[in-house]
Amino acid sequence: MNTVIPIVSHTLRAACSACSLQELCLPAGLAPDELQKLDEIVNRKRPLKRGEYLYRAGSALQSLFAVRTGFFKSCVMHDDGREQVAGFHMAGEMLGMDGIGSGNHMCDAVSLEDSEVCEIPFGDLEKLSREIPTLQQHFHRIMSREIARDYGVMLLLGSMRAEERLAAFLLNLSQRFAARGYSPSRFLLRMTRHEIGSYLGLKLETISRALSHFQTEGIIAVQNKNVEIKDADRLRAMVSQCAGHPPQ
Amino acid sequence: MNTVIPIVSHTLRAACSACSLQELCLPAGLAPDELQKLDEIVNRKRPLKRGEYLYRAGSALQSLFAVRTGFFKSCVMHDDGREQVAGFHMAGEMLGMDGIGSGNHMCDAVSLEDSEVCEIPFGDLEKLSREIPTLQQHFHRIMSREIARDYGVMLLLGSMRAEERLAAFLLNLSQRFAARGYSPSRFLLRMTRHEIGSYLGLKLETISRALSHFQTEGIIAVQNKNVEIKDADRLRAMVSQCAGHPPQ
DNA sequence: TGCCGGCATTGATCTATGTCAAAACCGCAG
DNA sequence: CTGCGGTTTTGACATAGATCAATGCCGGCA
Repeated sequence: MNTVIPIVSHTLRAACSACSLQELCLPAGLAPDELQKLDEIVNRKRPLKRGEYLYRAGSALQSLFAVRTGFFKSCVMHDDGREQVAGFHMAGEMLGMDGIGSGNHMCDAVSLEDSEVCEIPFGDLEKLSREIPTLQQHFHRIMSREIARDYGVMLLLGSMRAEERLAAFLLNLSQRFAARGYSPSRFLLRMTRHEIGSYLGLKLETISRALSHFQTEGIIAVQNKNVEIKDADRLRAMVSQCAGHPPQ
Repeated sequence: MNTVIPIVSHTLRAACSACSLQELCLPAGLAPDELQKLDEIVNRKRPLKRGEYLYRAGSALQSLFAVRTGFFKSCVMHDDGREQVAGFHMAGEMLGMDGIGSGNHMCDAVSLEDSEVCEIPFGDLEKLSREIPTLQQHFHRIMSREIARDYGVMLLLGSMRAEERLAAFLLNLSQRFAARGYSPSRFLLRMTRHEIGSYLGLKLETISRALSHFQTEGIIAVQNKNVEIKDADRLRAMVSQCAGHPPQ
């Protein structure tokens, strides 16, 4: 109840209460005193270099993670080594929720650029969310949104053709960058064509061809990892109004 | 706090405390007194006939539902009318968790045979799970398992070929029937070939052909909706050890 | 009992996307 | 600045699965 401000390492780098991602991340909607309680359980971890694993499939789940800066992919591995990218995660998004059920992470989380994360010990989070209804509700919303996102990916993988998938993907990135205050029309693809392909259930050559095609159509401009969306409406049209283009 | 036992309709049909699905469903792990508190918030709803909607995409989420008897599909709709089956749900499984984030259901839930469900008002569930840590933990596990399942479906849709997908699907059903005390090797496909195809990202003809092929190989016997798995090991082999059969 | 409409099977053919291969490019390390 | 490995692009070709079409089956209803 008293407002001691702990002078420990994790407050040296921006605490939740000082974090610009507050509104997107777990703290959304918390009152100042609640925020402080959350701050007390969250640890800032050392930065990860590009290519480092945040966790690996099979390892015990102790904590969830929120991306503070940088970019991650999570990927599920098949027995035979085939890998499927299940998601890309940017600042303010949470990772690890797939592992709560079994107590073990079910996928690898890999940073695609130098990144920082906040670690949220899951037991503490459950305890705190019993005390703070707003936190509880928000955590439930976050998990639910992950499920909703997954349903969207199923729709994409199950019933859209290559170019529609890519259009949906670009629009999704655009929107997420916009929500973070970045340009919705110019951004960097942090992942390789291979990783995009894996996420979209396509081969890298198909991604490359589709990007080239969008470019010749004047819908986007691509150079390497740089993308500029020149005609978002046409992208949107590709995704939704595909009557006449029968799904494969 | 007092233990009034409400003599209302929902206690007339088996309460959670008397339900055979206790161990699979939300009550798993609760102490008797906790179970009773849960009972007090759960409503048994009138039975649904085959083809009835439990809820529709876009409608406000008030409650989650647990399947008591019967079988459901949930399907996401595309603007242009294409539909994608996102999951099949059998006794003891929960529906509706995709709608918590936005407050609205994001998919339709349709019964595939005459069914009964328990309704769990979501606000009450959140409140009660603040009081009963076991319930809270179990609810988190249930949501997490849904996410994990979704990742599995992505793997399936993104990197498996038609017959592998179907093999994985049959094994999954088999296992879920087994967990409910039914035969893992003989069961009824409650859904049409079209719905299986939608779930697996394939056309109904492909499902039909694959089933026929499995049959001629002696892996299964199918007659209409009746399936008998004759060689589960070969099904398993199809799913995991597919080196040499490059993914499409 | 017989009829009807949805469901399923099967065959012939088409096509989107995968596969293979070669060349160009890019950024990093020396 | 140069060389090298990994990435990307592009082309030619192959194929899994879609599409189209015809027939058969089954279960519900009169």
